[in-house]
Amino acid sequence: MSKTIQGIAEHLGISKSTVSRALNNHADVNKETKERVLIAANEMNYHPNTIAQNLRKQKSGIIGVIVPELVNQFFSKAIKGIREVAEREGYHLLLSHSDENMEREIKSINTFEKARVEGILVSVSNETNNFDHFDNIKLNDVPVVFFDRVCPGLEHDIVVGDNFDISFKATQHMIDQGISRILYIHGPLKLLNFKRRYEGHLECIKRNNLNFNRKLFVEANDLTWFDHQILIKVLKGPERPEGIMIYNDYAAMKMLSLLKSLDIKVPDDILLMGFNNEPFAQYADPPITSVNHPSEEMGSVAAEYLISKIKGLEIEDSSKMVKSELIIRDSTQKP
Amino acid sequence: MSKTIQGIAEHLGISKSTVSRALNNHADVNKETKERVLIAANEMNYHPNTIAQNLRKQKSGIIGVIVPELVNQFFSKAIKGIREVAEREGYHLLLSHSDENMEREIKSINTFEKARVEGILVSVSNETNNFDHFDNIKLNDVPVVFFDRVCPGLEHDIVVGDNFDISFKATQHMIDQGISRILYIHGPLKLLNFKRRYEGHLECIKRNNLNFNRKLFVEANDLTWFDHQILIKVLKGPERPEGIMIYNDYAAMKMLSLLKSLDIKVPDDILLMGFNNEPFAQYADPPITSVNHPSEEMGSVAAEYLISKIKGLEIEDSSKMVKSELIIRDSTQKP
DNA sequence: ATCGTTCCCGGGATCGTTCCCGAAAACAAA
DNA sequence: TTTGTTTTCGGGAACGATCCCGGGAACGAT
Repeated sequence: MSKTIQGIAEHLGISKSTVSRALNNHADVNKETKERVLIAANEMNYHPNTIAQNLRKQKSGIIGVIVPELVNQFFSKAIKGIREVAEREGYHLLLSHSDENMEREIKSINTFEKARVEGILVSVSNETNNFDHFDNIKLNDVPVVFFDRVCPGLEHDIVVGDNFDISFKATQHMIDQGISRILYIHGPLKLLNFKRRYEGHLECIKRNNLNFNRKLFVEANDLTWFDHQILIKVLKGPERPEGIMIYNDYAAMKMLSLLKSLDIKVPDDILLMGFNNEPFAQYADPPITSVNHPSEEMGSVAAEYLISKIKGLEIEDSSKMVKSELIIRDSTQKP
Repeated sequence: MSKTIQGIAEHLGISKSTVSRALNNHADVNKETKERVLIAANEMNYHPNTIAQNLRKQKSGIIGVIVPELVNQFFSKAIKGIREVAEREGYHLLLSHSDENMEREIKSINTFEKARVEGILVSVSNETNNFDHFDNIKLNDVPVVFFDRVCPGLEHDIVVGDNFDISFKATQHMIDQGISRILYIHGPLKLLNFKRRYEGHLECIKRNNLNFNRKLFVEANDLTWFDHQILIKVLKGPERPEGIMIYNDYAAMKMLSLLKSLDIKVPDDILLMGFNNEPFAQYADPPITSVNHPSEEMGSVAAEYLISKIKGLEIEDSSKMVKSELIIRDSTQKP
């Protein structure tokens, strides 16, 4: 006895059309027969064949997701958020990681085309400088929603963090501790997120009528680390900073070691804050103030956005924002 | 012009059967017509409809994956490894996380059934005490491969780390530094991995003819932290340990803070090693010796294993082992 | 001329659904 | 009784691919 609507139909001596209608809660079916069908389906442990349904309905029920890196708190949390929404809405995920490589990104898009995904969620690679592969025309109208890492230009649907605002807020927190010279070590400004944070920082400096000092700005081109010599010069120099804001918590950890080796105490001699609120930040000595991103929320918001686009709903605003949170710990509080 | 084999067939004035044969590199087709078909397919940017293929071939091309937690270095790396193998072999992934919850695990298995996955990879939740839902009979012969977190009992196909060996090795490394009293803080022994490590440690102690001291073993029931008072008593007591092995790097970080507050210096006064080689371990002060697990390899090995089972290949051994690596840093080296 | 082979190809069934269309039955209205 | 309306159902055509089966053409052998 095959577990198909045909099987149920033969078992009950009715036609597969009727079974289908009963199962899909269609109007044109007697209440009594519907009952019989549902009971039989349950008894036979029937599961509709999704593949056949999809073929008939001309849809795949699959959402493609591209992230730059799977092994990353931020993105794995985002995926978690995406997954939960997708599951609830009956979609499956096709997961891909670009490894910050544009070629792989293009390859993933090709895979998505073949798999006939109904929509695409993407956080673009840092190395991507050409965005043709996200072109809707090429993708024959498969909707695309970008999250966190978005394309420059505003013609897309995006979900982003409030980089400007949170950076402003974080800077204000530092200033509120009674300091005015903040060393700001930032990531590459060609990346939108770093740029927005930079702008938020500058704006806060300006609003507080602090004077802009070029020497207090360092770009860490190499995301793993930066030039010690320059740093030591600044940290030991005449205009010694009273606080440091640094682009992520790993860098903050290293900075902590460096400061210790220079016998500069945190927070007594200098304040320090990181970014991204990595789990170990609270275990550092002293615990490091950081910024927590609602990455899971970002994922779920992006997924909901995409699904409503798939369903063809009209969306008022093509750009959504989620709010980050400042996590204040000992490293930015004077004893 | 629809992009189907029928479309190509009409375009070339031949039958869809011939097109299908040409595309699938079948024997019964004229070399010349095959050429024409391939060119036409290319020109029309034809992609075979996977859904239709799957319906006809009665397979889904999907592998189900359950991990306890997505937001976790170990598992996200494993997923990366799985993904790469799966992609190469033409399978898609259906990802699920149990949140260490058996109910969710069962739910995921149900989802997998509906989606008609061809195989399942799973790292079981710590809370799972009943394994019926992984029963092959229920799953009508969908192969299952367990990795890292396996079911107790040996009747399954598993891929695991060399917990016993690496723990032995790590302990030997500590002893080689000239110490004999090692405080061993372990995770719950009802979990197989922790148990194996514990056994490896004990074996090494024994082989080195060191006497077993019950006071040097502490179980951290609460995985986030453990009882400070007991620890301080041990650390300051008469039989003060010369080294500490602790179940993961987060705990090691916290231990580091505790030691500092007690004015015990690492590695001068005491050696310290963690586990799992979290990225921040190298940035700690001092950098912490740890154990690196080849999680990505574990994922790819498990995926390859599963796929060969799906293909019905005979496998000599139902249990595979991948090797971890001891990463020696300053925290276990006397100056 | 007949037969057997080999090489290519088309027809049509099939996978498990959905859904349109028409039709039988039941019932109400004339 | 006849006609119209509603309710309920079955037949069969899709969806896009694979694959079995049978058959025509070409060719050499008899």
